[in-house]
Amino acid sequence: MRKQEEVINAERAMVGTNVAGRMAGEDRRNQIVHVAMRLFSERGFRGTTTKEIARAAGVSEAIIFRHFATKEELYAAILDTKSCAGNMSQLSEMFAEAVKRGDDRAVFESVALTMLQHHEEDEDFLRLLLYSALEGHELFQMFWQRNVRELADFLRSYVRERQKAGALREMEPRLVGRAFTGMILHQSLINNLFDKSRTLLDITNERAAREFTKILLYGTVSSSAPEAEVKKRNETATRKR
Amino acid sequence: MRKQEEVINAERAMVGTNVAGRMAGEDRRNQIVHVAMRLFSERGFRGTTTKEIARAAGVSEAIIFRHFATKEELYAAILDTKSCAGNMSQLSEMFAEAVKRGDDRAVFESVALTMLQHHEEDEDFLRLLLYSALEGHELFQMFWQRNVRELADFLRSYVRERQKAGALREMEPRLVGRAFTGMILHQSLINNLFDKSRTLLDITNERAAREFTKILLYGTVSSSAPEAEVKKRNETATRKR
DNA sequence: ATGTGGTAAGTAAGTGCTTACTTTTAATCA
DNA sequence: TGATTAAAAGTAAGCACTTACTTACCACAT
Repeated sequence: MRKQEEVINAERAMVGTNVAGRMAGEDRRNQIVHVAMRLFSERGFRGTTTKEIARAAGVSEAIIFRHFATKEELYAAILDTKSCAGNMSQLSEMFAEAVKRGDDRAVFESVALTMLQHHEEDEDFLRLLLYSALEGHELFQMFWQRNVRELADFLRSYVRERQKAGALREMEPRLVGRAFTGMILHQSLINNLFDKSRTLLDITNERAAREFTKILLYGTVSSSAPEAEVKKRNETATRKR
Repeated sequence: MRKQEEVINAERAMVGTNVAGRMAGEDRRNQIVHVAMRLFSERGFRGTTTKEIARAAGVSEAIIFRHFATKEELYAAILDTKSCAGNMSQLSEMFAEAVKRGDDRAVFESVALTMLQHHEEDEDFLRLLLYSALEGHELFQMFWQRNVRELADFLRSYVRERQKAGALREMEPRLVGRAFTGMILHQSLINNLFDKSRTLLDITNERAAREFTKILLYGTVSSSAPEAEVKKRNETATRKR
């Protein structure tokens, strides 16, 4: 009975998004949130009208206010949808093996690639983040917390751990993480916002991840650590003398 | 006559911003642009109303439309004011000595510090840049061109030059510059936008510039180059063996 | 008296949000 | 099974207010 209902609703939802028939409440609600997400990311909160959202969702404006008391509430509802998909809390699990091995290159490269791909696949994400920051929405705090802060914390603790093990140079771990995040974010901004048209002519995510990791690792690997990269470098240097 | 006029106008401008007396046309125009710049940076183009600008400038809304045909035109007028102050075209001159010496550390550190300070002093700059990018204003193209692209070009050509001299590792110069710009931009974004409240508890611009430069240089210095840092690193490594 | 800097009071076209009303759906019960 | 019914999904039209932009008129220094 319960299951039947859900199946029917799901079917209706699939039809509804195209044909704009009548939908079960929750499906319609979901659809509205998704439409709103797209529009808010394109034009910001202030720049998007409830009328536009309604038209894009294929319903009258009034039903938006049946599902959400205010425009703000609709905006806030985005977070529940978005934070699940974009959540980085599984980070430490995703890269657990690399972390365990202490394979710095693999760790940083995976992190970079994951972020770059995430920013590329979810076109709305960066725009929503920036708009909410600029418009001073409380939403931003949670966006930042759940998607950036966690990454920063992960990187910081990882760097600190590896420093203790003598593998990384003694530098402020926060700044190391911030530098790396900065490289990645900047690359994403250029590809997905600032210079969108020439994305394909540019550097692939894989290459960017590799090169950024190289810069960071060359820049932070402890000279006393038995890392392959350091060994190689030292050998070269010694030979040159 | 010409000079007298300008002095009088300047006086009027200073009074006018406070007392809202009658101003010479050009002064009023300037004042409006400055007020608009602040408001546009705070709330974006769409989020700022001409009424607000008028009230903040201490005049009626109509006189804004006497000076500027449309709101867009007022927005565009910001560029003339802004691009002069924020222009980075003098970059190569500013750091000419360091460039000539081939003092990579000094070059990158100066660039970083200059950018960080610029972003801190000119609070409107980053916000205007991001808003114009998100809102898809043509303005953004010029903003980007004059303030970021030039820096990127400078860094790229500098890196390429130094690579030819054998001082820097063989890496895509574009990516090296992008990585560095990314670190700096990210730091500025955190300090001036994302986490504004705790700016003072954070890292100073000087320190950030130093550390970022360290990461980049360690990460890009050619192992065959007779750089002080490399020497030091190699000595340490050799000793450890 | 004339051009310039200025205003008060508009305009039509939105803005978020509400009201008063109609249709569809799904459970209930004769 | 099929009619009944209450809730939920939907709409058209309009609310008070705001938007960018205009018009018609004024004060005053030269």
